[in-house]
Amino acid sequence: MSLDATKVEMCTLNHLRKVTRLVGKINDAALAPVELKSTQFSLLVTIMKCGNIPLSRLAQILVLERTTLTRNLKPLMVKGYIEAKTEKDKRVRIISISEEGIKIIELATPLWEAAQLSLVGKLGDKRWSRIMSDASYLIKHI
Amino acid sequence: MSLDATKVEMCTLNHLRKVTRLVGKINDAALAPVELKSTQFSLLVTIMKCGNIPLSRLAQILVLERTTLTRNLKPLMVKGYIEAKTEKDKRVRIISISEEGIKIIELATPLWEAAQLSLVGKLGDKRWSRIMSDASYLIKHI
DNA sequence: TGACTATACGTGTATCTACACGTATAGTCA
DNA sequence: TGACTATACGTGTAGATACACGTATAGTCA
Repeated sequence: MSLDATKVEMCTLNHLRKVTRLVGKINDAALAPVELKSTQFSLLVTIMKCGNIPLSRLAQILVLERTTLTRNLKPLMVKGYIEAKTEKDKRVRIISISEEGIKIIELATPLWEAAQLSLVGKLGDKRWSRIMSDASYLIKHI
Repeated sequence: MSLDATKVEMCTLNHLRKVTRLVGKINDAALAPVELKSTQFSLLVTIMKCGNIPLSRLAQILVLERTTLTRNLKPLMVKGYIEAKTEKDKRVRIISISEEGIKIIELATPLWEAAQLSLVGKLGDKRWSRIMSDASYLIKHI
């Protein structure tokens, strides 16, 4: 078998990683004024949207390893943006947004929105929509 | 301004991250038999393709922070899959693949290829091509 | 030649990511 | 009720990622 580097260049994951790094960097820079990483911002918004949600369920929604989520929650917990409690089932950790969390989302949203709009503008509405729907398809069907 | 969680759900980066995590997990599993992460595999292939290449130039090609690349090279260096040297300009670190590196790529390529083909199969040729070209466009034009 | 600038790197620190493994609580059934 | 199983978590370990900062080498010019 030949070592066909050209073939590997078509690696889907490679492309995805490059794009994710690039866009991640842009969004991180946009959110720097409120001292949030892009991952933290989207995590906060998801938690707000979900209300009170068990940790495992949240990980499932985020297509994220549960153990990873536990770690990602930590800096948000330290800053007081989210809260955790348990109810009847002592195994389940219920996550929710705090007052501080809502405040920081209010501050961060316009910053995120500017970055998002700029990105969509550069890509063009059509291509951007296509990327989003293809990504959604992949998440659902793989 | 209203806290529109739905709007943030359309976050490009969120979608990209989810997809990348998902595909990354699949490729990592595929490459587990040769004890390589998907990132390491693609890094090795890129280094092989590039021949002798300065670290900074390699980072540029990979759309990767130089300091990140330094760290990503470490496990490959430890396993003896790559080599580093300096020439006239003592600042520049030239990276190249080793014999062992080529061997492991030979072992890993079919594993990667199976995962890649499976992914393309599930997505369909048309959608997959679109994803790849859109990703390439984004990398070039953003 | 000596000082200033530019270039190429590595390290400290922090976060993101996942797998292997272990613990605690809940449910089930003989 | 007691043992076995299933569920929900956290931690250890390792790698991926980036920014801030510091060091060493190369180039430039008065």
